Amino acid sequence: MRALGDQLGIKAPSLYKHFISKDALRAALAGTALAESGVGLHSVVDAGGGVVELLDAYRQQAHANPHLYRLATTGRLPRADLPAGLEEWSGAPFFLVTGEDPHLAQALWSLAHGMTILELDQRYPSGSAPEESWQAAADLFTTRLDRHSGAHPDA
Amino acid sequence: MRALGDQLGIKAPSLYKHFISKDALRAALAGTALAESGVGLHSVVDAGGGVVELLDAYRQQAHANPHLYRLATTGRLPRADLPAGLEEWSGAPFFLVTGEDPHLAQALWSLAHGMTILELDQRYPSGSAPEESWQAAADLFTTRLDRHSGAHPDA
DNA sequence: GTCTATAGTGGGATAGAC
DNA sequence: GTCTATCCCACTATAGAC
Repeated sequence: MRALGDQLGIKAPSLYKHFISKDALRAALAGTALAESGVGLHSVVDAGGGVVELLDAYRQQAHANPHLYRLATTGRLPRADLPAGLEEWSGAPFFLVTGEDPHLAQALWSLAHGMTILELDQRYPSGSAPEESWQAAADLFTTRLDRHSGAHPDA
Repeated sequence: MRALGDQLGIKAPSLYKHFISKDALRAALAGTALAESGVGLHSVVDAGGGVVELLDAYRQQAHANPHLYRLATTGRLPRADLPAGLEEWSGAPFFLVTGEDPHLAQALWSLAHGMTILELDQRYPSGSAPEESWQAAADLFTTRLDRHSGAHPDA
């Protein structure tokens, strides 16, 4: 709270005139993070983007605001304090890009989060090239989706 | 430290006769967690297990000790305080099960961690069935690996 | 809506006796 | 290797003036 107050140019106790508690402030930040992320990811899908473009946008968003990303994705989500439907809407791009397969969508979202958080936490070996792992991840889904739509890239 | 002391039947200050700091204790726990996880996952691969069996074992280990899993996988890894080679060895099963493809291995590991941590944090919608998402995740890799080895399950 | 002052709590860590 | 006693610091949160 003190660090945040410093950044805003006010003292920590003044924050309690705007939010009743630290948890309430966290919930509000998580809500805006979810909304902003949803806007960005939906725009990618609306523009005709596929798995590759969605993963790239997701990764870039997280790296642009790593602390906010952690805040919005770590620990239990304060669903009671979030606008109705926001959580589902913000995740819908993963559903849309996987041919509306809910389980494939959850797998894709989980893969995106797993790679993102491991990258932010510097868990990948120092010599490894994350870009190629992201590419390998995307290939798994594009290949799967191509096959289901009738095309066989390896034929 | 006080809670841990209670569980061990000793007082918190006594812990400092065994570890010089809380961080050192955390590093030691992370090391044993990595070692135990590695033993379990290597045994799966040694027994001829594939992607499905590896993911299942990974998930079960995490759910058996969720706090220890978080400790070992969240935040930066204290590599300087870990036995040499332990980190690589504990992750080798993912490499072995993906046909020794390093990027595919990182993608598989990331997917396993992403699904695990999201499940532990109860981030999946309440109505969803995680089992089916784990199955969808495994299918992505088994299909990919089958194709590379020449077999075409959909032919 | 900002401030100062402060309450209250919890947690990491040390000193030193036994 | 355990204990008691204690220090010190950081942090959330409240009270009340302006």
